[in-house]
Amino acid sequence: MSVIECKTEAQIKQYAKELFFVKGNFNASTQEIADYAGVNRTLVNYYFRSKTNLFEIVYCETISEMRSEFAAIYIAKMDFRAKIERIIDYLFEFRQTYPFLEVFNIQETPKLSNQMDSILNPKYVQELTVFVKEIEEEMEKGGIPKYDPMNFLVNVFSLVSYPIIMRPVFEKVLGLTTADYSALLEKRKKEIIAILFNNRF
Amino acid sequence: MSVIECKTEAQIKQYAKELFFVKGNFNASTQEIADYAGVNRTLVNYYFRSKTNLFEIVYCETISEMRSEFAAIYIAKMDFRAKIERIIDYLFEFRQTYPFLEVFNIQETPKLSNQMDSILNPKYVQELTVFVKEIEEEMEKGGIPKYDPMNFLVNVFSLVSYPIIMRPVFEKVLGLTTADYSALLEKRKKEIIAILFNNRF
DNA sequence: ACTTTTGTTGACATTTTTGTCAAACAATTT
DNA sequence: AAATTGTTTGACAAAAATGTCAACAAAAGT
Repeated sequence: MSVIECKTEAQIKQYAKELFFVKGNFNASTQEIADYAGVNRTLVNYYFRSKTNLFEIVYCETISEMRSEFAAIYIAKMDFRAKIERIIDYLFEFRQTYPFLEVFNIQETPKLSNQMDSILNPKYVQELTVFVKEIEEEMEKGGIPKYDPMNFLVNVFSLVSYPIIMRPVFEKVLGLTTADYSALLEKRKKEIIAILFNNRF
Repeated sequence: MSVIECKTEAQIKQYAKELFFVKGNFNASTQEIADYAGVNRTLVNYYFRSKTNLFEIVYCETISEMRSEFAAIYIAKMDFRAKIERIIDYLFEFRQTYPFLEVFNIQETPKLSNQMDSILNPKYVQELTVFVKEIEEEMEKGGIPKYDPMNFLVNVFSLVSYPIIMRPVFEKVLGLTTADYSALLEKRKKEIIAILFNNRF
């Protein structure tokens, strides 16, 4: 952060973030946000003008955090398989920290404001392009099965993210306890690797 | 439907469904719903008492539709691989019809009312149990790699659903046109099968 | 010590949304 | 054609949420 923030401002952001992306309460009123953060409601307006604005700021910061981490991994010089493992580990952790961020992504991405839009395709794309090339090379080498490298990427994200964000639904439908489901998720890490690498060890 | 519905009632439900699960406008006001359905706002209250109630009804009906289709597939007597293909086909179609249903699922499943809760675990669970057994048998036979059969199920749903519901995000991040992404999805059907069956043809 | 800036509060006005009601209207039944 | 039933409407009242403002308090600067 280049701009100095007062304690209250950071507090509001932190609790808003939690309310939105951890608890999934997107319809939280200004009052709810303020209560949750333990401050007077007017302060939300004082620091962030409007609720929408607060939302955008918190959203952009959270996304940026993730993006820069991924960008770093994408261009890191390391063994392909280790890289995939690192992506999976980080994604697991990040999704479990903010399970509702995706929900917001889905609903809002199509109607993003210009500023927010830019957060989705910064230079980041460059790092991604580099990584897609790497996937193609790995396919040539025979380390992974040959198919559209974009779809390889989509598979990684799908296999990790979906079971986490859909956790409440899966638990209900499959009739699993929280502990059961945690165990299921834990097992997945290795199983996902196996699937992606065509069960070659 | 056992209860006879008047034209207007059905109309409101249909357009509300579209507004919610196709367009993703969950915060739609009674006025918006009425406008979209082309009826007077008061009629929404007349037929459905409250907005929440309308929501629950539409949600339950949509879920039921999907559930009965899946139940049928689960217990159908057919070749295992053909069954998986049928599941994938139906899921592709259903998710693309109501891409925002999942979003609602995620947000609301934890705080469902009792009536809504029951929709999530009817006898349906029985059919599911049968199918899980079938997955285990197929693993024994060597048709698919051996791992937690629940996770096999989770993989199927993840690989199909996630790329569809996250479409707006993926298009932006990967820099693809609508046409490009449609092509990507189309290719996925076969690639998913290949992945699940360990690339054995 | 005093002035300026920054942070905080309660009260207010506005807007949005919701649900109800009685009256008007249409369709059926008697 | 009178009565009953079901449908539709506009007007109303109540509630919830948002953003602004002037007053007050605290901190920083002179």
